[in-house]
This record gives sequence, structure tokens and C-alpha cells, in this order.
Amino acid sequence: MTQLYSENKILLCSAAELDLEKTFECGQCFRWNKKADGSYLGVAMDRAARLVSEDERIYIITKNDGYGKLWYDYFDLGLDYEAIRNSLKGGEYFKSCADFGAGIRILRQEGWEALCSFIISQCNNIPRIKGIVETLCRLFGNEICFEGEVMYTFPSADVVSGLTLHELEPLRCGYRAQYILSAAKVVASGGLDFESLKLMDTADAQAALMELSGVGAKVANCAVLFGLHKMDAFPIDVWMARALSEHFPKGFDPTSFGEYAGLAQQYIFYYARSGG
DNA sequence: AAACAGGCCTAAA
DNA sequence: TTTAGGCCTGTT
Repeated sequence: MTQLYSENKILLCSAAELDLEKTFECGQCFRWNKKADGSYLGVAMDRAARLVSEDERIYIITKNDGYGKLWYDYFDLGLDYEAIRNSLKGGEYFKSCADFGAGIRILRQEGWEALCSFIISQCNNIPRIKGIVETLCRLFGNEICFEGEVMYTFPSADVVSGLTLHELEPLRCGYRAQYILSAAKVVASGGLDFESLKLMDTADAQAALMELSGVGAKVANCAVLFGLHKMDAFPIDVWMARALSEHFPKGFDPTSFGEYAGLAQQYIFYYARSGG
């Protein structure tokens, strides 16, 4: 098999700036998997990569295709998360959340992938979400060869819009299948443009996404935070609702966290999910 | 067996 | 505007 590009290993940042396990397993993404050697293997932006932590440094192994900047952006390395984390104030409990979540970064995932993934996520648990997303990619994504293994890209809205409910049956995603199809059709036809959504403020982008069938406040907010990288979006799911009512019984105002409320949300969510 | 899982939709007050 | 049921499916 001919290899067009060699794979190379690039230093990304320090392990303190990017905690692989927390970032990949805090619930924001579904396509990064921990391997036996502790590295994470995944696909994003139509490219496969392996992330490794060595000597307190994070390296990325990926094809040397000249698009290293993509990964720099994907991991949002232009932003000083430590400074933001220290600037977020929310009392004793939140301090525990923020300390626990040190090293989490909000990935710049693609809009369609985030939207589609979080449509699938509704009323599902993480292993099942990951399984459904993986099947979707395996059946309808493009093959890519990486380290001698075949991996799959996330299928475009264009491709998905051309599928039928019958073709989605192998996903076993139940009533969400029609939501996926209708969302794909709107996106593929230009009825929803992620570049345009990025220009809107968070509330407007969320409202636009909620026009889609099967997309409510929570899914829309996740798409805005993880797919548009609007860091003030504050998705509230059952875990968040529980944590907030328990620790902020007098009520809670997300805007008190300002422009990085979404990151604060992720700290609280991850802490709650981890049993805190 | 029955309830539940990272919601959403519809119908009814 | 808020609230109750139902919804696909897999797991406990």
C-alpha cells in the first residue's frame, strides 16, 4: 500500500495545558478512544491522529499533510485555559469542580458532527452514543488509513441527507434517526449554515438550531458550545440540573460566569459525572 | 420484570 | 407557560 504522507510526531503543549483523559472523557466528544498504551486514537476534521503524553508533554502523531494548524485550532491552543480557570469565581463548590477539571479544553469540533452527535445523545448513555456514532461513521463515512488501520471520517451532512430511515436502521438509534435525517437535509440544502451561525450571538444561534426537529434547548446548546465554540453557551442536562439544584439551592445564573460560562459548565458537569 | 439513560414532541391545562 | 406521557433501544 502506498503511503502518500509519512506520519510524524509534533509537540503540542504541556500535559498541564491539555489533559488528554479529562478533555476526551469529559463528555464533549465521542470519537476519541483510549488505547492499551494510554494514548488516545481518534478522527476529527477528516483526519486520524494519536495523542500521547510523555514526560509531561503532549504530542500528536498524525499524517504530515501540512495541516498542523488545524490541530492547533482543534485543541484551542491559542487560549490560556489556566488563566481563565483561575479567573472563574463561583464559591467553594465550584472551586472543587474547577480544580478537578484542570487540563480540560473545549475542542473546536465541526458543527455538523457536534450537532448530529448530540441529537444522538438525547436520552442515551455515553457507551451507546459512542457506539451509534461509530456505526454511523463506519457505514457512511470515508475510509482513511492510519498506522496500518482503517478508520472512518464522520459522514458529511450531504451524505447523510441522501440516506433513508431504512439505511439508518443498523444504527439502532430509534426515534433519533428521523431527527438526524431531517437535520442533515436542512444543513445540506443550505437552510442552516454553520459559518453563519458562528457570526450570531449564542442565543440567536441556539434559537436557529432549535428550529430543527428533535433539537431542543439542551442539544442546541451543546452544538453551540462544542460545534460553534461559543464559550458562553451553558447546556443544562439532568446531571447539571442535579448539581446546580444541590449546590446552588437559591438558584443559579450562568451569566455570572461571563464569556467562559461554557467552560465552567464543563467543570461542573465533569465533576458531577465523576461522583463529586 | 420494570425502570432508566447526558431530551424532545405533542396535547392539555 | 408549565406539565405529563410516549418514544426506540440496550442495559441493569
